[in-house]
Amino acid sequence: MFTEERHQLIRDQLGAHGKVLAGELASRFGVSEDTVRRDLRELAKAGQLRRVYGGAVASAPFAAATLSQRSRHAVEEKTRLAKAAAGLLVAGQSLFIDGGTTNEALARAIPRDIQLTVATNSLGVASALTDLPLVELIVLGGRYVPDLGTCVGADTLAAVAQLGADLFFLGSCGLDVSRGITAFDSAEAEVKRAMAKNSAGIVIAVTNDKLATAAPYRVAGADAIRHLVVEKTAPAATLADFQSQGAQIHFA
Amino acid sequence: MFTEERHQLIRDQLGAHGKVLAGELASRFGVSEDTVRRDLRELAKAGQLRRVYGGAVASAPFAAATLSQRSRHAVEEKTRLAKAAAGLLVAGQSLFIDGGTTNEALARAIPRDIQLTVATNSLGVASALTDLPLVELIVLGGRYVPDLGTCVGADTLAAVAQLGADLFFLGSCGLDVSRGITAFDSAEAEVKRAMAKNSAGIVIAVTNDKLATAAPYRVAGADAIRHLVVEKTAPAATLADFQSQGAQIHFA
DNA sequence: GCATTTTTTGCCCGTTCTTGCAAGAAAAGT
DNA sequence: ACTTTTCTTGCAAGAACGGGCAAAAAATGC
Repeated sequence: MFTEERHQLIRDQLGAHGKVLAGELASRFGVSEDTVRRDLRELAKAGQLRRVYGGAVASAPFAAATLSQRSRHAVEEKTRLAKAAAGLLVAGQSLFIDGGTTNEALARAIPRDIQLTVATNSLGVASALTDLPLVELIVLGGRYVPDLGTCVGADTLAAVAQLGADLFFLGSCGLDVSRGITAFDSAEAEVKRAMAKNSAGIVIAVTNDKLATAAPYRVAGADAIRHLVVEKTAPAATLADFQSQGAQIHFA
Repeated sequence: MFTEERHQLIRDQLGAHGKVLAGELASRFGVSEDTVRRDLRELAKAGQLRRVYGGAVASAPFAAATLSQRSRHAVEEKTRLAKAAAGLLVAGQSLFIDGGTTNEALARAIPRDIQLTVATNSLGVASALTDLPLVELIVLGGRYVPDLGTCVGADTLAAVAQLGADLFFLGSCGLDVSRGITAFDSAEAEVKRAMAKNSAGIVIAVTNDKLATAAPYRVAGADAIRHLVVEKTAPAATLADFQSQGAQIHFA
């Protein structure tokens, strides 16, 4: 393989994914990481990418188009929450992950070197997971709801029913001690209920604005929450309530 | 063998593959590598190629077309194919769309103002379709295969079995008049067969390099093809063969 | 037909390019 | 403060390159 070929392939991936990992490129091209780093150095010198620790990202003008999946609202918070939530993962586990921007952040926060089996009905989560080489991904199909970014319906329920998971990362919901976990859509709530039923523990990561709010459709009681990941600024009284229901509190 | 003959063969391969290796050309032509290098030097001087260490690649204006088989030439050509294929759509139809870069291009080429119901097992196609407000999207879940970008397996087959479609846009396949439609993966072939069975007509859009090539796994006979969308430069003889099997030919 | 010239080709050799390895520096994580 | 990972630098082996040279082949002139 020509040096030039590698350069072209690196440019291609940069255009498609916005980032490249040195180690991954090395194994893909069948060369040493040193060679890849040399490639990256040259391309960086030519201004075609920007080097970062561990690889490279698309350079500024190009980056905006590819890397910006910014859900504009509380990006940093959700990334922090996502990293904390990812800390709960153990290699070899199987997971359900449903929709919501926090869960998409979680999918992006999963380290590349952890082996997992993940079933999700969220297209955003699924897309993010396609970058992870060690994750076995199961897509839960069904009728796609644009507003939710997830699949729901009978097909989805049937697919969930065939699976089990160690943890269920439940997203985009309201949380209230008395009303428990609530969803904004009836069909979505059904899917969440099915996932909750077939998983050993529920993990919820929420920003403060979701705490102590209730949505129309009930998913499960507050006592179903195994792990609750919250911001450091979350109101202590509310957390104490959830804790008394059996939830472990984790601060991001 | 004349010098000019070699030059032409080099140009040919450059057009087809985007690159040539000095050593390989030497053994193919039965001459020394020095002679090949001289050839390459001359062609480079004439601007017909760009020399690289170990051989040569197509020169800049042409290179975009060939070197990165997937990306650029692919994009332009496949976009043309996709637009032509999208011309076959009628409002209100229901479709199966499976994987492949051409089908992803198709998904992006679907006009925003046409109402459709689309079922796909390709995450790329699904993502592209989420932008279209009038498309009802059904995601066909299952085990995700990174190399294919699609979901396959029993779950996928079960989901397909419940649906029917007017047209099936079948992608990433080999096409050969005698061997018919062939796929590169066993599980993928199964899904394609199921989709073919449950749809009224098959549409295939292919670049020239897919024509007259066969992959290991057979999907269906050539007579199953209703519409065949090809480049203007596709070999007429091959097209005539498919036409005699009942396929309508459309030029992109 | 024969000699001469021109072109092409293969070989040799010093030079350049690429690559992987090793060792030390720098950065990130704990 | 420590460990781990990644990065840079220098170096050496191997591959590829260009120029020079001579033999072979083809074209040309006589």
